[in-house]
Amino acid sequence: MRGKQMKTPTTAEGEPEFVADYLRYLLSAASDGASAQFHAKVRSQGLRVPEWRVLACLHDRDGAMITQLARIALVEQSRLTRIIVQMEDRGLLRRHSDPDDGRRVRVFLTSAGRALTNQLVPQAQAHEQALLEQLSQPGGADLKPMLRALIKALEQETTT
Amino acid sequence: MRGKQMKTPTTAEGEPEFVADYLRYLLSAASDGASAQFHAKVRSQGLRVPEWRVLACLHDRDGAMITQLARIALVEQSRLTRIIVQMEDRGLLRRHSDPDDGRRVRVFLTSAGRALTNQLVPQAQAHEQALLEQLSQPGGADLKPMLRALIKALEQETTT
DNA sequence: TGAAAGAATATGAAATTTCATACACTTTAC
DNA sequence: GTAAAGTGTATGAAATTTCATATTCTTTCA
Repeated sequence: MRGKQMKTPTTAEGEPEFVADYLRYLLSAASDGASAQFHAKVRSQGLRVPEWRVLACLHDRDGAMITQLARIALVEQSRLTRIIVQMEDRGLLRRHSDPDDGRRVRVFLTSAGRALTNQLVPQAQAHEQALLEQLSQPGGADLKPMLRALIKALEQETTT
Repeated sequence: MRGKQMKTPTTAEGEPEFVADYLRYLLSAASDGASAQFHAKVRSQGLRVPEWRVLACLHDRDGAMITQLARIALVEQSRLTRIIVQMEDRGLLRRHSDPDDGRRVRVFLTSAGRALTNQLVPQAQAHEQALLEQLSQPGGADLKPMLRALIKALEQETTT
């Protein structure tokens, strides 16, 4: 009963450790860790993280409405509204109310916004590439499909 | 040249979509999605998310110092200090300065705090179990090892 | 048609977060 | 032993975020 025993580390009180192997912790830690470097680069270009996310969303869907952007960028709506206003003031994007539905506000990149976006997206892709290469050792190639599966399962759960 | 073509969806302008398959986006979305339900439960018990994280960390390491807690709970130090003060005011934990090193502040659960923690941790574990079962279909069993590998790679990168 | 219900966005006010830096204690290196 | 450098925590002040709700349109449906 004295050999190496690397299973289920325990706390000082002898209870099993919880956090270190908890799925949500792993997800948060991986997400934060994977973002740290790139987010630093984003900030160094004068953007906050949610602003970068908005640009990335608009890269894919210029003219998206506030609510869509909030959902995709994982930002609460009223917060996003204020972020969008700030970005409009800085000349990165413009708001137009949707001619077909006056409640909706559609957001479009300006040319300055598009220029910045076109500069950042390739940086993001390069960074992603670097991350993926670090993961290529084990079965890291499956990480993305697995995350997609989790996200999908969670979406359906909500709907169901 | 007309068949189904599900590869690389493109934006209205014909550029390839970026966000939907971007690793950091998948990580954030998975993390947020996986947390939504449980975080609602946490809030319904009168705690904010970082407060729950602190309790979970203390479950594993009662007496941890502020800096350790900040790192594990993924919260910035000055913010955590204020959160800890609030939790102390609510009687969930106590601060004691470390007798061996007067700079350090060690944080301990009170019995009330421990009671709440002992109530939440099993809920978290049950929730995790439910998540993992949803994932058991594909190779979901590998998700956690893969995240651990990513986190480890990122930590070493910083050190190197 | 027109009232009620529903959606999308905006906003006030309180609370929290951030950033830089102060403060207190410890370690290092002369 | 002591000045300098380093660590760990706290805090002021500005900025941001949150929460509830107002506002403005649109859809439903009696």
